[in-house]
Amino acid sequence: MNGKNTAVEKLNQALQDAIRALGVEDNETVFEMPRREGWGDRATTIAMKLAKTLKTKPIDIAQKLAANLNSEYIDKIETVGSGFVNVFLNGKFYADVVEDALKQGNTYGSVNLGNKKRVQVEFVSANPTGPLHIGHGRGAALGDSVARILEFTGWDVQREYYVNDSGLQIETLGKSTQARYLELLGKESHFPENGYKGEYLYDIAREIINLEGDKFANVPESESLEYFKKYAAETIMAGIKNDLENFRVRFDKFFPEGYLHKNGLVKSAMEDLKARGYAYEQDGALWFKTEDTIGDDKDRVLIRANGIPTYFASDIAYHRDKFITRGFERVIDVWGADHHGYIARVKAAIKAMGKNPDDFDVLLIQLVNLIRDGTSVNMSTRAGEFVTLSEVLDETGTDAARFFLLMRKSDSKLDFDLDLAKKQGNDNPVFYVQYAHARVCGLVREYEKLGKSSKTISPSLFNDSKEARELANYISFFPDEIKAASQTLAPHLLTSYAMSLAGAFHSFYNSNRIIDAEDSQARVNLAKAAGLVVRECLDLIGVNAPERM
RNA sequence: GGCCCCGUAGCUCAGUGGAUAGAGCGACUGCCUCCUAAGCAGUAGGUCGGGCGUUCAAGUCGCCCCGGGGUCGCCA
Repeated sequence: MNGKNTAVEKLNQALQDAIRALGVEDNETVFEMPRREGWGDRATTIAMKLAKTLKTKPIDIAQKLAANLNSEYIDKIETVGSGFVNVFLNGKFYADVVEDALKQGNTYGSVNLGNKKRVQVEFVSANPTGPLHIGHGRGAALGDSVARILEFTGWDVQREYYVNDSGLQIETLGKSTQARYLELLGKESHFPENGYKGEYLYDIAREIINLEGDKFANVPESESLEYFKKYAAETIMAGIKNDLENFRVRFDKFFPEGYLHKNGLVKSAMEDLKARGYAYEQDGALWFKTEDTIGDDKDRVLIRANGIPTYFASDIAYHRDKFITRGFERVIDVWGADHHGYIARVKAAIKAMGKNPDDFDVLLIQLVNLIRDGTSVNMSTRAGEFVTLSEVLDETGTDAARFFLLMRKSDSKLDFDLDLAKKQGNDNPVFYVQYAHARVCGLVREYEKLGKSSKTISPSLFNDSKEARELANYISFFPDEIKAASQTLAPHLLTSYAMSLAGAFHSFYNSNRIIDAEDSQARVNLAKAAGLVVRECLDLIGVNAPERM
């Protein structure tokens, strides 16, 4: 996408050339960031990794590698320990890094990994039986951010929400709403055993009374049930869409489960499985045959004895539609971790339909534990007691909520400290990062008032200021961070990187004069590049980068 | 019982086989005559749950054990 001509790319190229000179094929290895001061600006452990294949002592390989490594950017190379190669770079490298970043602007860091291949990310997909809670928010933040990262790294991304608009739960929703309606009118009501107890159904029932009066109180319940189902589901879905918009999460498509049934897609998916020998009838039901596929340990029912398809059957039809009808080359689903046992089943089904299960990724999200005043807020969806996403957004704002929900890897539990998220101080990581951006904008505003605009970046800055060098080094590793985040589908790498980068900027800011320094051009340009990368990083996790705070 | 996740500083967690294990919060000490102190600098705090193994190298990989959570439906 960007060609091989940035300073970082040239340096990595020099490393790969040096490795090839040892007689080893390599187009992958790149330099790493050393963990400690004194170990240089870049390091590689490749000598130790090659020891076995080359049948040579690591330190000898390291020395040969060092001798082969040629670049205008290298000041000095040290081979230490059992075979580490530490590279010390000159100021020109960092001057070029800053120049590259400024030149590339908001495409800096966008490596092409996807080759415009079509990938679908399906996320949230909450049933329209109640408002989104904070757990859905985590799925929304994750799916949206993964989609943004994939787009940034060259994939053609489609974002989809699967709407479970048919089946038992909508039946229960309709009955629950109907019961609340009758209850509010003082009539006899039958609240279903596993009904939805949330307060929101009273609100919806009240709306229905305002719109339709008591006209459903005098007809048989079975006759009006359809209306309650439809009204409640549509109202709740509208609320969900509204929440998602406030959360800055966009979907390309809302895919209704009902579409699969209406168009006979479940039926044809079942026929296809039968034809391929992956489905059989027994005890009056249709079963999925798991043997010969992967992962799952037993056969599963597709069509119940009563003729109603299971959720699994719909899901097979749905994923068949994704992979075959719509032709996505890769599909990523975001699920709650409680569905983990379901992965093997769906993978098996994907294999059974003739597609490669490796093209299907599931990102599991663990629970969110809301913390207030140092203790966790109890939630129970069944009892209808949960903290909704919109309540959290009202309290913390979208930026803080998104940032907090992406601070941990999705597969582990997350403590969300509401008090911390609301704080406007350096202890709140969101503000810390955003403030770095606002500071850069402030500097640039001041600098432009002085009417200076030279693009010169003097390399000596990076020798004179340790903080400038460190900040530029973080900037230089941004493309690697992006690559890692894209390959592992892990936005939390970017929240963590953003905090480090912001930290490096604040240190630089506090220990260096910038706009009134002698080499102010170089300093302002470095600050600009840092601000640019902060903004890109925040954008990829869906958080705003304010120009003033 | 099978499968999955987790166990790292007082708390919450980073750490895709590499060097002397890091960050944030909390605690303590300094820093605004100066581009935004919503900031910076520093101090203290660790048998990486335990054991055995693989490896030149293990917080990271394998096996066993301990502790916490999840999941094992003709529910979704």
